[in-house]
Amino acid sequence: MAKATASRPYHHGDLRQSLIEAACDHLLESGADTLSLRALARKVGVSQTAPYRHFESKSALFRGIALYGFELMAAEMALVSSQHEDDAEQAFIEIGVAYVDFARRHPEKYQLLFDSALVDFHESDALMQAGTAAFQILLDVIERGIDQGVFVDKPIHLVAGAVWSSMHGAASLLLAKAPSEMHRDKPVTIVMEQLSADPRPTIELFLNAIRKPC
Amino acid sequence: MAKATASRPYHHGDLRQSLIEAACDHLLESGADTLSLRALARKVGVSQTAPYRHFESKSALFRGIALYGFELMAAEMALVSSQHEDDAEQAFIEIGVAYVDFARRHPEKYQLLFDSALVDFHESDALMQAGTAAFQILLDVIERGIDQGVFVDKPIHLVAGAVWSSMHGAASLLLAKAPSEMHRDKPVTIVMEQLSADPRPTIELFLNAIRKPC
DNA sequence: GGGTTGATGTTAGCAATGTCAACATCCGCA
DNA sequence: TGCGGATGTTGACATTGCTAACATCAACCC
Repeated sequence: MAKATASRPYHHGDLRQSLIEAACDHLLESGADTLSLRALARKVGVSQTAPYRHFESKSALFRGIALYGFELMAAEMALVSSQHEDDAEQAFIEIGVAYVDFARRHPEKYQLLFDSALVDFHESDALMQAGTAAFQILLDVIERGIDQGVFVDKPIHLVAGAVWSSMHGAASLLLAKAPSEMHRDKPVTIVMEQLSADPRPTIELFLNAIRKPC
Repeated sequence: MAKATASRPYHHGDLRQSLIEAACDHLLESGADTLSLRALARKVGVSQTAPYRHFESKSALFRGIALYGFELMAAEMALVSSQHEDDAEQAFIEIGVAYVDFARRHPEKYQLLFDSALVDFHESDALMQAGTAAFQILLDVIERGIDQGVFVDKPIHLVAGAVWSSMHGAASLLLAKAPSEMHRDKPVTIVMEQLSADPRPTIELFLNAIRKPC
């Protein structure tokens, strides 16, 4: 009584990545609270406990997705940063746009990155390192701007913290689901829609915060 | 075979609020993923299904806590706002401090407020309204500042969105658990510690973003 | 080749959970 | 007094996370 179907081989071949992708699909469509390892396994076509060969627990799967997400995001940020090496202000704006854009294109991954209810960073050094690497890109741009004399001359960690806060806040606001008809003209809705339609003006305001006073 | 102990009455008397408080305790100590209605019921001393007389589901309990949190937060913001009616800049800073402070003193509630994985706003109009009310306090201060000529003369929703983003980002950064020893001198850690030690400089930077240029 | 070993996958099963249905108790009000 | 609705209880079911024991397969050594 070996294989259920003659076609499916005993080994899946790429279970780990398949699980990550199936999980992302589910997060996108239904949310984290309804995600179950067993259902994932069924969808991918393996037994209920096969996932445990790749993720020691459900939260380990979440950490795996978060790590994947961080790598994607850092790569995109690094790319745009390198395209504006000589202009810190422009680099700042483009990184902001890339950041917010990543959140919009991969909401389920972004959410995992900063939703401490789902992922505990400090349980995975790899995750912590990936996060640090992404943050470093922002730090570098700010340092460049201070060196070039276009950003305020305050402690870099203070400036970077404020900037990071702002961008994270913008991205996370953006991810709040679209309000219902009932709230179409409420301020919250308007703010979110403006941000969603074009994040640039908002990011330019952030830039104001750190621009050297005239 | 009625009561388990002679002392405990059949009716609890204040189950709803007790559940909310027990849930907050648990969230604070252990996190959302390990919270179970049954365990909560045990801790409070009622049967496993008694909570369903007050919350139709687990997520309804989360929404209940979020609502409670919003009301607390809005009250605190409104208080400090009213204490600086004639000085929009100062009011802005104090609201920011109050906001971040609330997040620090009630991390488990704050997390629920903005963690869309746990709470879906649009399932509860009361929740949506409470959120709108809190946001309105911020809007009012910004409007006051624009009227007084101390804030940039840009669309209020743009400014408010940027400000809200920033504060939310700062608060949510603050809530990330303290990094382990291993990362003590990493930039992420430094930023978080500065923010935690004194959020004022960061909030003043946010103020820069919206202050009318000289 | 034949055999061993480790990675991967499977089946069986346990304790715990969310939630429903049916029943019990009690408070307030007609 | 008695009755209805609010609150609490017991019992049950399907589902879940996870463990233990076992099966399959690929890669490597002799």
